[in-house]
Amino acid sequence: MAAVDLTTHPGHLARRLQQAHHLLWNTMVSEETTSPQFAVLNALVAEPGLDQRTVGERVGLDRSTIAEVISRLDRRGLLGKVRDPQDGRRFLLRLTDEGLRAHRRLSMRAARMNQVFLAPLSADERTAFFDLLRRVADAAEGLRNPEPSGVAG
Amino acid sequence: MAAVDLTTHPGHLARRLQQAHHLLWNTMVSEETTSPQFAVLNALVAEPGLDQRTVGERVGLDRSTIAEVISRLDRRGLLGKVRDPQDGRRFLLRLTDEGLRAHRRLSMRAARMNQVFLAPLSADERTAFFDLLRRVADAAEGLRNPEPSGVAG
DNA sequence: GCCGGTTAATCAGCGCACTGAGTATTTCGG
DNA sequence: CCGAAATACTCAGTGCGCTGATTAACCGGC
Repeated sequence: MAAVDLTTHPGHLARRLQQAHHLLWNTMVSEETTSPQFAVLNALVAEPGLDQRTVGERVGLDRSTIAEVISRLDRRGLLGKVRDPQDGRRFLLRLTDEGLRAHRRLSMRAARMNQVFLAPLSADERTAFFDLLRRVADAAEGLRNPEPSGVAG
Repeated sequence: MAAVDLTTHPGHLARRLQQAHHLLWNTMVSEETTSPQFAVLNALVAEPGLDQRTVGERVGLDRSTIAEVISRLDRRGLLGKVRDPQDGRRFLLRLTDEGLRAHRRLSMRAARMNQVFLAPLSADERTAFFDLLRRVADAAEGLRNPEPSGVAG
C-alpha cells in the first residue's frame, strides 16, 4: 500500500552502488586487497610517515576501522609501524617495498576497473557524476563537524 | 609520488556517500532500525508474504545478510515468519501491526532526511543524481548476472 | 613535580555484506 | 518409488564501519 520507491532514496542507491563496486573490485582488481585498504596504501604513498588517526581522516575511516585495516596491511607486510620518538602515543606508518609494488599494481588495475564501472556514462556525465556525489557527500560530512558557525568572528 | 586522486574513484565516493548517509539516518530517522532494515519492511509492505530469498532480491541483499536482518526484525517483533505449508523450505514473511506502524513512522522521517541529504542539489541535479547512480549501479549489477546474451533466441 | 584535560590507540559489542560449506526439503528423471 | 539435482535456509569465517569504554602518553597550569 503505502510502500515507498527505494530508487528515489539516495541511501539505498549508495548502498547498491557500493556493493556493485565491491563485486567488480573483487573480480577486476584484487581478492586480497580491498578498496579501503588501497585507499590507505594510496594515502601513505602521498604522505609517508603519517600516523594512524590522520590516515583515517584522509581516507574517511574512524579510529576503530582504520586500526583493523592497518593491522591487516601490517600482517601482510605491506607497511611498517614504528612508535613516534617525539610522541609515544603515535605510530608512524610507512609502506614497505612490497607495499609500494602492491600500490603500483593496484593503481593500474583500479584505473581499468573504473573505466568498466563508468562505461555506461559519457564523458560529460562522468564529470557530473563525480561532482554530484562529491557535493552531497561533502555536505553530509559537514553536518557532522559543524564549523563554528560564524567565520566572520 | 604516483599517488592517485581518490575523488575520481567512484568506489571511494560511493563509500563516503554511504557513510554520510548512515550517519544522517542515525540522527534523523532511527537509531534502532537501519536503512537496510527499513528496505526490508518496505518490501513487505509492498508484497506481504514474500519468502526470505525474494525479499533479499528486492532490496539487494544476499542470502546470508538478509537472514541476519530478518532475524533482527523478528526478534524485535516487527515481522513474523511461518513455514510455507506448500513448500517446507520457505519461510513466509509478514509484518506485524507494530512493523506496519514502524514502517509508517520511518517513511515520514526518511522523506525528511532525504530532503536534508539532497539539499545541496537543485531539482534538476537531483534528477540527474538518481539517474546517474541508477544507471551505474544497474550496469554493474548486470555484469554479475550476464543475461543469456541474445534475447532474440 | 604533580594534577587534570586532551589525545592516540585498543578493546568490546553491534550491524552490514560477502563466500563457501552444510542441512533439509522439494522436484525431476527413471 | 527412489536417487539425483535444485532450492531455501543456516552456519562459519572474513572484512568494513560505527559507538562507548579503557589505557597510555602528552601537555598545560600550578
